[in-house]
Amino acid sequence: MVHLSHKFSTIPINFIPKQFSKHLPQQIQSQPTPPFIPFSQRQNQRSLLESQLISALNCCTSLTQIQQIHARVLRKGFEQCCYVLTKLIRILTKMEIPMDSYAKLVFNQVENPNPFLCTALIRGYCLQGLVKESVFVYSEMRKKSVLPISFTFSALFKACGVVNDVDLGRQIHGQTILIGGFGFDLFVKNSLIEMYVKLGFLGCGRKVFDELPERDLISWTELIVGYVKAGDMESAGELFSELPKKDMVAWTAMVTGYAQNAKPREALEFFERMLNEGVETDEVTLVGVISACAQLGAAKYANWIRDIVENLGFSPTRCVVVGSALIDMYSKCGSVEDAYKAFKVMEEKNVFSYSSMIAGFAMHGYAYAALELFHEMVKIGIKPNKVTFIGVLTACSHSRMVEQGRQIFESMEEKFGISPGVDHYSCMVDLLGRAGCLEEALNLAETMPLEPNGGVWGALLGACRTYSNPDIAQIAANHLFELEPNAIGNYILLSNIYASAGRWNDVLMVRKMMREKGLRKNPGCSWLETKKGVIQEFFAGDMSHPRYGEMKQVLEDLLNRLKAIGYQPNMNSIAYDVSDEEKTRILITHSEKLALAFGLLDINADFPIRIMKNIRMCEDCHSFICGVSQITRRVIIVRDNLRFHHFHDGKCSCGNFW
DNA sequence: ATAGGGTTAG
Repeated sequence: MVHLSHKFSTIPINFIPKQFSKHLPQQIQSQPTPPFIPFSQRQNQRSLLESQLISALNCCTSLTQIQQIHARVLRKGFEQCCYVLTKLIRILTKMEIPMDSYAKLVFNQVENPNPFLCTALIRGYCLQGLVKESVFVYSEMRKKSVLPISFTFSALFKACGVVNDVDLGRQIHGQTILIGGFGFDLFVKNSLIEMYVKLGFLGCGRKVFDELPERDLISWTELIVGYVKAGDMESAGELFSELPKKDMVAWTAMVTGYAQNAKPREALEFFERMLNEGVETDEVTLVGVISACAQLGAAKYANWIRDIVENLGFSPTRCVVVGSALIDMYSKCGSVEDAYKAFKVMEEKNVFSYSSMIAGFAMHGYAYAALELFHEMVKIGIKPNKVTFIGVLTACSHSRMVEQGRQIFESMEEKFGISPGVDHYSCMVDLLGRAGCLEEALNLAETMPLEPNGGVWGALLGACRTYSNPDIAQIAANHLFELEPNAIGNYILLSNIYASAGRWNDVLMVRKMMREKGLRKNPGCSWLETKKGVIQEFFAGDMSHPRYGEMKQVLEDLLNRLKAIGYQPNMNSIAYDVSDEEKTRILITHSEKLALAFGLLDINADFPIRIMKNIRMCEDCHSFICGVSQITRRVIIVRDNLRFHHFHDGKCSCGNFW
């Protein structure tokens, strides 16, 4: 083995491969290698040292180590060596060590910086949000006549994207045209498109794209994503279909795009097309698909994606993003147990995983679990963000935990340095309102330091419905009619509040407002998945279902049995001034009751009946289903527009508070 | 070297 290393060391340094030797001047070729060349030996030593320094830098894990090596760099006379210095900057960048002054120091010592060193600095500063420094380096570089490379511009455009400075971007864009050769550099152009798209100047991005003599997949994908982010899926789809050769990233951009733009069915459709065309998928694709399934909220899709994840051999425990997406999906598909299982097995958990899980618990009414998890994440050092607090506060709000909620709200700024946003205030108004402190909730809405939005007044209006307070409702509704004049739900809520207070004239007035605006009531709709796996829809008051006769029989039967144990239809849930008899008839054809009847007929007794609903459940349906879960001993899970109700044994997981 | 990813209130 010693022999082998000996063999390597005898390869002459000045060895010139044969195919190149003919290009060399004759003299050099014919000159015999002198037995000793002090200079080249020194060179040799120097390059040895250089590579030692480089590999030492590669092994660095802390700033101290880097500083030690830097000292060595200076000691050995490498303070002008761009190669080593570039490496140093890149390591600092990679390790996210703030280089506000450190890198500048390095830069100032170098007399003849090369483009790579300058570019590494620009990029490093940019990634640390020090865009001014990036631009400074660029101007220094122009002053010293260092010619930029493509990557210089790319880094600069990225920097402009970071600080939202389109003017600067435009300026530099101009320079790419002036400074030789970059006007047509595809890499530079792609970075430019990315910048414009990121800053919302989609038209400029498009112009750059259209003027390109040739484009690559990356230019196309960037623009597609631009349209996706702008919510224009039609243009995105058009571009995508024109794309001559599509790869996984482009496909994924479309799948994710549909998911992000609330078109989950299209997302799944694209995903299936993608599979059919034999395009590879990876975890990024899956995240988009999982998110689409979450939006559909059907257990069927949760199971479907579970199989896909398993068949593709992805381990959701490994990838924190996939795991977090799964937590959200399982929660939204009604199985907080599965969500927690997914959470439990994740190897790495971050603020997303915790926030999703907390929101999942909150959604299902497990406030204590949500709070416990919150404290756990704080304890193990994961810093909550503003989304986390939304979850925690909703959890408190849905469980009447006013004091805990208040404390957490106050701790946001004090302990975690997150100043509450409008949405947090709306959680607080909700928390107070649900607990019946309407005056205090109103006061908070009126005195909060931020401009209250629809969420704030909407929460208050909702609380007024729960506690039948038409006066405060009127205040909240007036704000809402201004902020969201076309949101039908607000008019309906207000009219219901007036109705339950018997203020029928006011009801008529609200109706008139709705008519004048041309707003029509959103019909109540529920759906469930049948035994055969078909989604069946039920509309309130709809008697045209083929099995309506049987369903009606079931409901009447249930009604009688429930009345026998003390249930009374809740007439307050009907906002029409009609006879009690008529109210009872309307109540019994609410869509969730129809779905429930169908579910009892169709679904085997061992399985829960899962119903989804487009609007909030009324009081009457809630107590009716509570009763049904008791007398039939069935588990019934209803998802309304914002949360889940698990009915079991006469009780609901929301504790009659939602 | 450049393109695609998860959590949010009434």
